[in-house]
Parts: sequence; structure tokens; C-alpha cells
Amino acid sequence: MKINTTISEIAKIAKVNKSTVSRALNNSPLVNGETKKKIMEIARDLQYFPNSLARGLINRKSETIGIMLLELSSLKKTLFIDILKGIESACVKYGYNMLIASLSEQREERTFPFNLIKCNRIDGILNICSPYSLNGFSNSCIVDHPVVSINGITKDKNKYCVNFDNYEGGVIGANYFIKRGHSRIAVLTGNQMFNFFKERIRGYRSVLIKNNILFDKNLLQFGCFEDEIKSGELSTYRLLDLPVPPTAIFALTYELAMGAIKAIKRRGLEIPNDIDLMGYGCNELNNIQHFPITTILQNPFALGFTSCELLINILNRKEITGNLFYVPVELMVKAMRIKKKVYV
Amino acid sequence: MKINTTISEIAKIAKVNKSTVSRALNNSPLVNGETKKKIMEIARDLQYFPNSLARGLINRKSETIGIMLLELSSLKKTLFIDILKGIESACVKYGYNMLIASLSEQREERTFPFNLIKCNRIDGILNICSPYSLNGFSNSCIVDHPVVSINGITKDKNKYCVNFDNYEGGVIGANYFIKRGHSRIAVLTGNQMFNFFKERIRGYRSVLIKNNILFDKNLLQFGCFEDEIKSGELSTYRLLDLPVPPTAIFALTYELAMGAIKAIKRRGLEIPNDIDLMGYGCNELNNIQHFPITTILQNPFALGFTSCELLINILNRKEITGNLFYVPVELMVKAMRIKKKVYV
DNA sequence: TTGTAGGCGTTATCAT
DNA sequence: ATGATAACGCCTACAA
Repeated sequence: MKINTTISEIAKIAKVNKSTVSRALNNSPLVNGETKKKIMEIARDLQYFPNSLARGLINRKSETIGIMLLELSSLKKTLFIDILKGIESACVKYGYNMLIASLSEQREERTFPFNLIKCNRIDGILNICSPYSLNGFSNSCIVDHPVVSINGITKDKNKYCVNFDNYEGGVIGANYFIKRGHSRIAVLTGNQMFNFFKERIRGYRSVLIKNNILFDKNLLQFGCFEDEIKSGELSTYRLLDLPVPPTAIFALTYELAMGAIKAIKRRGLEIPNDIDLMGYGCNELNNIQHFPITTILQNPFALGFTSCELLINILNRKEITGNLFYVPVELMVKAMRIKKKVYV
Repeated sequence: MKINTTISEIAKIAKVNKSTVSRALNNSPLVNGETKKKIMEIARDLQYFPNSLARGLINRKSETIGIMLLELSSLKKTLFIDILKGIESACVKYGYNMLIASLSEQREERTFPFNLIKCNRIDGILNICSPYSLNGFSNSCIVDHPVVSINGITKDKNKYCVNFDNYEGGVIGANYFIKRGHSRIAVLTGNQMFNFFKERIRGYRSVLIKNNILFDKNLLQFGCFEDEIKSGELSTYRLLDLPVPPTAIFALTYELAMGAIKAIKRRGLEIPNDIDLMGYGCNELNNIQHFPITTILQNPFALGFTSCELLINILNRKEITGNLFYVPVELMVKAMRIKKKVYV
């Protein structure tokens, strides 16, 4: 495996100084057109590739970011892969590379990703958290290192987090129902200790307040985590059995919505005539196209892209205002009616 | 974000030359015990981390390998994640890092991973192929670069490939049946244009020959790819309807075995009393523990680990004999009887 | 055992 | 517009 071409070799052939070669290759205006052309030609002929280690050494950066994961297995989830694709897209755009910096079980040191910064292997870290993590990354993250957390939560103004705009998702969902004339809007949620549920509900409640609708806690149903579809179904029965049942149900996950559909169907009701229903997010199979009901859509690709772009801006010392960023969600309205027979 | 400690700083504090520091940090015997101790102490206090760019520049290696994937989405599959875990394990063992070098749709240049070698960002490439690829990596791989292909096929003696030992899997499976007294052993396979099917069948047939059993082509049933379980079921019906049906069925995938179970159950037969059955590999959910029948087990973690270790050996110019390597498979015998009621 | 000097391949800062 | 020289942080002959 032969040694690579260097600027010195090119310089020798072109009969110029290597600094001229460097300038030519870096598109400096301080170089004669003819000279530049000649140099570029030689570089192409010799298949010159700049040594990124030498470059990084003098520029004090590796142009590589570390992807920090609690475990590689997270990548099995479509959500994480889509986030990763967004990250990759931003990396391609800005010429960065991606290093896997997962906290594998085999590594004793939990500071591994940060050590990678210290030894100049990576310039910064994208910390991909699980939405189901409770403490965000506060305990694992060393301040003063360039780190952006995806799905993370923090109260530290020095730590950057990018999330789906869960609050806005709650607002959009509630507003949609209100515009359709509903005032008894139920919510199917998971455990509120998870930030994203809390935020969605916060958004929903803010809309109620704005519309002078009293919050009825009977309309807020908590599902268990083990069998979300089942618990969505059971919660829906409870809602339908209320003395004054809701006219609309806002299911805060795909699975809860599936359960709700099941219950509504079993009761012989129709969506949206008898009761209106909205889902949230998409499922693992990403088959949102076939999901029959109106839904709040999240864009994991955008989440990854935005986060990565933020990190790169931080690395390039761009002015950043704020430390918490939110990726917009959108409403996907499904006009079709859901009749009982559809679900037989 | 402060500048990192360098050996020069340590040298100044320790009142020695920086080359002495370098020697001390690299465990050179050419340094006094006392001096070394002092230097190590200062290094710890100052949180010294060697600059890997400077190190790589002089050592001509980055100690990073590129993980080459056709697309990131491959990682959704448990098989690939397990391979990746094996790779990571070897990387941790040998102090290497993993760079994602996927051929994303956004990149025009298909030579991207090889360019990463040329610019010294990575030392070599682990090319993770799909078992369902037809041409291996022959068209994408530049000879004379350190590349090891996982699941790849090649006839080029200069290219390294590591695979599950599919041939041996066929041998083990057939031998197991023969030891149990079977001589009419059917095979459920997918399309033989895929190398791994071809190899498994080759192993199976070699055992028949050794045992003087004539190969009956009626006992070789091909399934279609779209609905493997269904086609496994249909193939099994065909087998059971033969004038002289087989006494054992060797299903070359998990899905084909599932279909076979279904057919056997429907016909009111029992495993292994009425007919013997063996599966191959494990399914995406990796729930092999619960898979009820005797199976040829593959170890994707070992595949990843072995491949990565091979690549690192190549990088360190170890003597390598051969270019094709096989990761052993093993037989997992399930003793329990499968009765009809189990599957109701 | 330690110090000196040179080099890895770039880029940056001088000067010309 | 170009050249000479130093510097990035580390390693390694060679000299002492």
C-alpha cells in the first residue's frame, strides 16, 4: 500500500514552493491562475488527498463528530436510524465525519466520548438520548465541552438540547379539535414523568385555558407502559363510560391511538362522527401513510439534521442564542371516515 | 474550551526534555524509574491526553476503521447490530475507533470510504455486505486497500471475506439427521442464487454422498422470497404429499421453519415423532430461546469480532494465510417434543 | 539515562 | 504572486 502524495511532491514537480501548492489547493486568491491550473492538474494526476491528520493538527480540529449512544442496540429503532440519517446529511453538507462513540458495556470509563475530544479525535459530541430517559444527560455530560443532546433535558443554560416541539404538538392537537367544535377533549397519555408526555399535556392545557375550557381531570387517562395498545383500549372504555363522555380523544402515542381505535370500533362507534380521534408520532414501521387517523407528525430526520447543524455552528464559534431548540411538528389531517367495517 | 496539555508543558514542569516525557508516557525502558513516576504524576494532574492527530501523523495511522454500509437503514436489523457489537468489541480490545463510512444517497462519490483511507482518516475498512447481495463487493472495492468484507463473496485472492460457515452448517444439519436414522431428508431453501443458500445445500449434499444416499431432487423445495413463512408451509405440503415423503425436513431459514411447523401442525403430525424438523439461524427478534425446534445457530457477534480482528491484523502487517475465513456455526438441539396442541 | 535535532504533512506568517 | 521559515504535538535516531 503505497505512500500518499504530499504537497511537497507536487511542489517539486510544479517547480514551486509547497506553500504555493497549499494556497492553490485551498482556493486562495493569492495565486496566479496559470500556476494554480498547473498545480491542480498535477494534484489530480497524482491522486492527491490532503492528509487530514496534518491538517487537523494545525487547524486544531478533526472535523469529526462523535455519535454518543447509551448502547448500539438503540439503532434498531427506526426513530434513531432516521435521526442518524439527518445527522449524516448535515455531516455531508459541512464536510464532517461521524465517529461511533457509544458507551459500550465493555468500556469501563464512562467518559470515553469526552476523552475522544481531549485527544483531538473528535471536535464535539452529539448525544442521542432516549426520549424515555429521565435525567437527560446531566450526570454524564461534562460542561465546557461542545455537546448537543438530542431528546435530552436540562436546566443548565450551558448545555444544548434539541427536541421535538412537544409543547407545540399539544397545542396544535388541541387547537385542531377546538376548531372542529369540540370542548370535551380527552387525552390518553403515558407516564407523565417522561418529559415529552408532560410537554404535550402542557400544550394541550394551555389551549384549554386560552379557550376558557375547564380542565376535567377525568378526561386525562394514564396508560401503562407494558402493553400500550391494550392500555389505550382500556382507557378509552373508561372515557366512553363517563357520565358525560368526551367528543374527542387525543392519543399521545401511536400505540395508544391504536388501542383507542380498537375500543371505539368494539363499541360500534364511528370516527369522526361519533367520536373524534387524533394520534401522535408514527410507529416503528414508519407506515404513517397507512395510519388511518389525523396525527401529529414528528420528523426525526430534521431532528438529527438540526442538532448536528447546531453542533457544527458551535464548533465554528457562531453566535448561538439560547440553549434549547425545538424541531417543529406538523398536523397530518386524514379526511376519510373510519367506519366499523374498516377494522373488521 | 481550553487548550490541551502537551508533552512540552509536562517537560517544562518536570524539568526534563520532552523526549523523556514521550518515552515515559510510552512505557519505554529507557527512562529512570523516578523520572517516569514524576512525569506520570504530572500528566495525571494536568489531565494529559495525547493528541491523536500528532501521533497519527508520525505513526502514519489513525487507529480508526471505517464501517462501510450500503445504507444506514441496514442497522435496523438485529443481525447487523450484533455484527456491529462484535466489531466494537474488537475495537475496544485493540484501541481502535469506528468511523461511519456509509454510502449515503447524498454522496455522489461511491469511493467515499476509500478516500477516507487516502486522506488518513481511517486505516482500513470493514465492509458490511448484505447476505442477499449477489456480486459481493467486487465492483466497489479497490484492491490494494485494507478492506475486509463481512458476508461478502469474492474470487479475488487479494480480497478478504469473512462469512458464517454455511457449508459446515449444511454438513452439521444433515449429519444430525443421519445420526438420528433418517435417510430421506428434505431441504426447504430460498433462491439458490444467494450464496449462503448454495453453500448450505452444498454441505448437505456432501453428507449425502459420504453416506451413500442418492440425492432426490424432489426433496429440494424452493420457496419464494416475498412470503417466506407461507412458502415454507406450501413447500412442506408438497413434501408431505410425495409418494414417499421425507422423514426429516431441513429448513434453511427461520421463516421457512415457521412455515413448516404450521404445515406439519395442520396435517396433524407431530415433531419429531412423525417428522423431524430443523431450522437455521435466528429471527430478527433474536428469540431463539423460544424457538421450539433444533436449529443451526449463527453468531453475528463473533462474525463482527473476527472480521475486525482480521482487519486489525492486516493493518499491523501480521502474516495472514488465506483470504476467506469462516465463523463456525453450532447445533442447538431442542429435545422437547412438539405436539399439535402446543401450536393451537 | 537523558538531551538534541529532525521530521511527519499541513498551514500561517513573515519577507521578497 | 511566490518563497522561506516556523509551527502544530508527537516520536525517534543519534549524540552525549
